[in-house]
Amino acid sequence: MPARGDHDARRRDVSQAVWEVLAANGFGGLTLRAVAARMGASTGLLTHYFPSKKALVRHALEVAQEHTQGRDRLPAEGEGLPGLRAALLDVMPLTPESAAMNRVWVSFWDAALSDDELAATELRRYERWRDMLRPHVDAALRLGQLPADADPDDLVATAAGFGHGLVVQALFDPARFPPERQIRLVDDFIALLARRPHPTG
Amino acid sequence: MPARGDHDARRRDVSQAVWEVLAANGFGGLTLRAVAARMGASTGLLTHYFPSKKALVRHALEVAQEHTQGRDRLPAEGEGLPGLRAALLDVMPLTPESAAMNRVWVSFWDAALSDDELAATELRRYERWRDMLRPHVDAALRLGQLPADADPDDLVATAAGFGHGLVVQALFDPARFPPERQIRLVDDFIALLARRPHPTG
DNA sequence: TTTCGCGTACCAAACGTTTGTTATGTATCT
DNA sequence: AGATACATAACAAACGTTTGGTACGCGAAA
Repeated sequence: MPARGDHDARRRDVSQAVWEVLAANGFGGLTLRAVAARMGASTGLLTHYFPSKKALVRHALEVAQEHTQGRDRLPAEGEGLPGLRAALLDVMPLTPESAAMNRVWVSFWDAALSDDELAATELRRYERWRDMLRPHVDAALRLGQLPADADPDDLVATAAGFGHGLVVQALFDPARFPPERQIRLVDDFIALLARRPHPTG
Repeated sequence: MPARGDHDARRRDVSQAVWEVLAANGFGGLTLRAVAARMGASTGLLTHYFPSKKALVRHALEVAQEHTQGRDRLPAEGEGLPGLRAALLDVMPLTPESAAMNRVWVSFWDAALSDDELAATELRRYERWRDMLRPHVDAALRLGQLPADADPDDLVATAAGFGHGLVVQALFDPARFPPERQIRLVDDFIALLARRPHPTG
């Protein structure tokens, strides 16, 4: 029984267990008893650190958010489009860990669709992700890697949509979307963006 | 009390109520009592027509599938890319009804992620959607609207991913993704595909 | 024509289980 | 001694499912 007396660390332990249950069972299978069992503890421990399930979930999502942002990222091998490529590959379920993380977020959408507070959280999460793509799009525009008349906001939304859409397909059909193909699809998408506009009619 | 004695019609009524509850509360909020209340009936009615909740959900999804395939579609204003455009716009949440339908399917992902049978259903559903996009991609290739060396399977997967990714963004952020912008984004995406390959380095 | 028997359709209620939450007890630290 | 950190147990509510019963429709028997 580690970290006895370390309040914050214990809360993080609990959040980690919440995350693991979510990855295994989705939001529909997230119960206090399942979390407690995963920790080898009792529900009393959970209520000792969190006043309610909602507070628990809220904190777990915050921790997950930090974890998502803090984890290792593919180094951008260049400015502009190469950076965009790296940012997209960064969210793809290329590893089991990343797949588990994506499963949680996709599962989260169900909960968010019928809970205003969670919906707001999801909205902010999406904004944050687009904000991560945006610098690369801006740089690509500046470097002339994209048509000068393109709308950066629209490009970011398109890239974000493409990425998440690919994530969902890969989650449900890993056989048809192995890592190599995911990478290839991202590369082809980047190449698509890089093409020069159709010269004439 | 209509349709007494009409077994199949009654089952369809039940499925419709299931669908409405799903649209309102998501899979997490789908309970027999909620379905019964929506119908103004008792849970006994539900179990009379379906042996279990799982069977009920299964049938509701089948009905929904037929409904999805049978509804009005935007006419393809041309072969190839215009057809692809129409097919993509067809799934976008441009109307409240379409938004409700998309909410159900996105919500469904959570349930499918932790249930093998539902996961298989979702896999088939995705295949079906890609199959709807494929003829248009093939036609576009045939008509020279796309680079001849492009892989049709990859193009279809890319378009499907883009479409669903856009759906999710629009569902959670309708203010930032009003119908006009959704249409514009689809148009720009089609235009992206239509561009000629970059002539030289 | 009436009446009986029986299957279908459905409601109301209750079943056992699981849920989130709360109360109580008991070590362990300060 | 008193606060902290839990486990244990109980709680009401909600869940899917089961049960007992009522009302109805209809072919066969009287």
